[in-house]
Amino acid sequence: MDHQTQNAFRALADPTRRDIVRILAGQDMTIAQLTDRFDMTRAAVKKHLTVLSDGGLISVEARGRERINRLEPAGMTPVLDWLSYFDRFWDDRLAHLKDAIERKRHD
Amino acid sequence: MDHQTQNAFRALADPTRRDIVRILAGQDMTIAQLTDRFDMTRAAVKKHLTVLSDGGLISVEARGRERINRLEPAGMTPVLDWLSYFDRFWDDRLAHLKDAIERKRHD
DNA sequence: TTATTAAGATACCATTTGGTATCATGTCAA
DNA sequence: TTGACATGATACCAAATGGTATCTTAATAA
Repeated sequence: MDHQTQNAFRALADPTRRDIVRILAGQDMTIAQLTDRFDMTRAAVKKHLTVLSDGGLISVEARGRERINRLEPAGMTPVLDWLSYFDRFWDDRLAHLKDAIERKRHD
Repeated sequence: MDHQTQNAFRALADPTRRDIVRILAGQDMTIAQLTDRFDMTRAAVKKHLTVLSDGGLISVEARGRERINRLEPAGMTPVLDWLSYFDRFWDDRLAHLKDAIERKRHD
C-alpha cells in the first residue's frame, strides 16, 4: 500500500546503493563520477540510481549533458517513520532526527 | 563485508517481513499464529522468518513442538548504526534510540 | 562541422526471491 | 500406542534483481 516506504526500504537493501547514498552524502556526483568508484559498468550504476530515485532518496538535475545526482534527505523519512513505530516501545527520540531532516528540507 | 548490516537491511526490504516485525513487537508468536495473519502458506511464512532470523531481528525458542518467534530489538542496531552515519550531517539524536535498545537488551 | 563525451534505452543473461506443494519428523493427547 | 498436530525440509516455479553489451541521442569542444 505505502509505495514510498516500500521503495525506500527496497532502495536501501542493496550494499552498492547504500554506498552510493554515503558517497552522495559527501558530494553531488554525475553518473560517470559515481561509476569511477565502483567495479561495474555505468549501466549498472544507472540502474541503481533509478532504484534510489524511485525510493525518493536522490534527485537528478540535468546540467548540460550531465546529470547531477543529489541526495534527498527527505526520502529517508518513510524509513524513519517506520522505525518510529518501535520508538513507542523503546524510546521516543527518533522523532527528533525526523524533525532535523524536516528542518534541513526547508533550508 | 558487513553481513549483519546487509542481512538486516535485506530482512526489512520485504513488506511481509516488516509486518511480521510489527506483529512480533506486540507479542511473541508461533509460526502457525503468524500464518493466520497472512494470506500465504506456512512454508512461505517460515521462509520469511528464516530471513528475519538471518538478519538478527528475531530469535526462536523451541517449546515442545512449538517454536516461539520473538523480536530481537538488538538486531536493529546495525540499521540504526548505518543511519547514524547521516546523523553526523543532520542531527545527533539517533544515538539515543540506539542507547535505548542497548538498555532494553540488558533488562 | 565533426569528433568526442555523457547519458538514456533496450535486449539479454544468471541468480535470487517469494511463493507453492509435498513429504518427513518430533511431540502431545486420547 | 496411535492419531493428530506443529514444524522442518526439499523440490519446483514464475518473477524480480543485478549485471553486461550494444545502440541511440544530445551536448560540448576542436
